[in-house]
Amino acid sequence: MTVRVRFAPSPTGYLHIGGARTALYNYLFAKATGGTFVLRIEDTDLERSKSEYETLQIDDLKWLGIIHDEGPDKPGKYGPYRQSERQDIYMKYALELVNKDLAYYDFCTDEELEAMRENAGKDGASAHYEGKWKLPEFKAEGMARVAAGEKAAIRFRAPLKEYVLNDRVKGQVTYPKDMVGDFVIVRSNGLPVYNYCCVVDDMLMEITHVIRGEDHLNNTVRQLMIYEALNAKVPEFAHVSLLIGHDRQKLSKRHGATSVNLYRNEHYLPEAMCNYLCLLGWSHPEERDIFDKNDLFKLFSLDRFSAHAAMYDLEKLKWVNGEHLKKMSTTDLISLIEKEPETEFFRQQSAEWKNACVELLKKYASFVTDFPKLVNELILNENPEMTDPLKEIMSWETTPKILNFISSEVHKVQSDFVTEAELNAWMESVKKDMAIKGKPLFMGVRAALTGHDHGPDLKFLIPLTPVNVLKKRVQQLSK
RNA sequence: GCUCCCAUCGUCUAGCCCGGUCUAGGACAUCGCCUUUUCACGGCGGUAACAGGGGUUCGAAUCCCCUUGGGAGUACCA
Repeated sequence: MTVRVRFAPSPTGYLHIGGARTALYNYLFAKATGGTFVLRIEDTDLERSKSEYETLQIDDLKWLGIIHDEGPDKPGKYGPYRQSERQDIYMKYALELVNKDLAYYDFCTDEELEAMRENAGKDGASAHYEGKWKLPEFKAEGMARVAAGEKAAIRFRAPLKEYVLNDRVKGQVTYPKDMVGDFVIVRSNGLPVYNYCCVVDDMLMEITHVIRGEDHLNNTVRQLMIYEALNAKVPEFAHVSLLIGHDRQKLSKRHGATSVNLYRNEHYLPEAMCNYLCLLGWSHPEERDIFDKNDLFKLFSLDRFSAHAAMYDLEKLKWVNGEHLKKMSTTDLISLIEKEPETEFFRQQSAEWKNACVELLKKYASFVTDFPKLVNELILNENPEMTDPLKEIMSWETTPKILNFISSEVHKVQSDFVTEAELNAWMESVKKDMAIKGKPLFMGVRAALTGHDHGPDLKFLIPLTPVNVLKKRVQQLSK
């Protein structure tokens, strides 16, 4: 059996972190099994669905490297891939269900339904739909009224029996026999409803494994009923636990950055994003934390999901991003940095300079965007801020002497950059001529040259710093 | 309310299915130490968890039940 999986987003907003994670799991499972990954757009909610969101979501998936084999933009033999374009199909099967008396027309108004709901539970009244159209004696009337052109919803007759699901994540799930009542599968406006479309599509698209969020676990009983009524093979299900925020509530907009495009705009590495997302609720068989998709293609499986919700944690994502950054080749990293805004200076430098700079700074960077920041702060900053630790160093009696000496030396330099040898010579002079050593020596020189009390090794940092910047700094600090 | 699902360090998790090897392992964060003629970088180490209560068993993080807590669903949303 060839695996066919799908990701079925609603185009009602940007691609959400949680959606990206389920998409990723589906994609990885397809890749790991040599299967097919289908993208289906669930746009039956006409009011909320917008076609621009469809494009945006597909873009974000592409950015993450989650590539579908079939979808609205990649037609295959199972199309169309937008539910809004599958009207006729849904109606065909719905009518079949009505004809077999597995579903019936329902003419109840919203008010009537509302009244029923309010009454539910009182005096032993059922919590489920108990409208008269459920009754066999109204069947013929219903058919006739619809034939005459009247509008009606189609309601599915929920069998009164227990259903059991063997979920790949949750294990055996038992749905008691009266868990759900008759439910609408086609609205009176003619549009079919999610739980129904989903089954028709999964059946017709020959989906073998449904990997989706746990929020669908309770829905599944309805879908099981429809599979049965349609005489379709039930796929395997894997209900992945949800992502939660710091308050342990389902991850949503109020938790901050929950849309993929936000991370994309901040130039997070897509590989790192996938790595981190994969780790939330799934574990590597060798307990590794850092991996890429190629590793996953070999060993991703449905057996390593955790059953409980996972908290989305920016700290660890930051670390994962940093690790992927360090794994990249210097060349690749340089080209990414050059795409960042405010990197004119960086771009103008020699290849040797860029290499040395990236090698030095990547120890301090977690994100690509950190590089311009670090260059500005560590290399190009002409006006050191008088922080308390810096004041402290400046107050030592040795520091003004060092500053004075360094200042005059810097001003003698003719070239654009100081060499490591020149820097060493200055250090030697301070040490010998002024008899300053140890902490006062190093901190004094560091303060004089960088205006900072900490940072990368001076012998690497100073040769990367333009001499004219050095001149301005010593001038500032000498005031 | 009803129904379903879940419960290991602050966080992500391994272990659980197939009880003993678990004085519960790893990672992030945090703290400390070492190194560096300095601070960072790096290296090393520490703190920190089986929700509670009952069973079953010679033995339970692992199996069963209850309680508590959390989450989800209960629509002519998806």
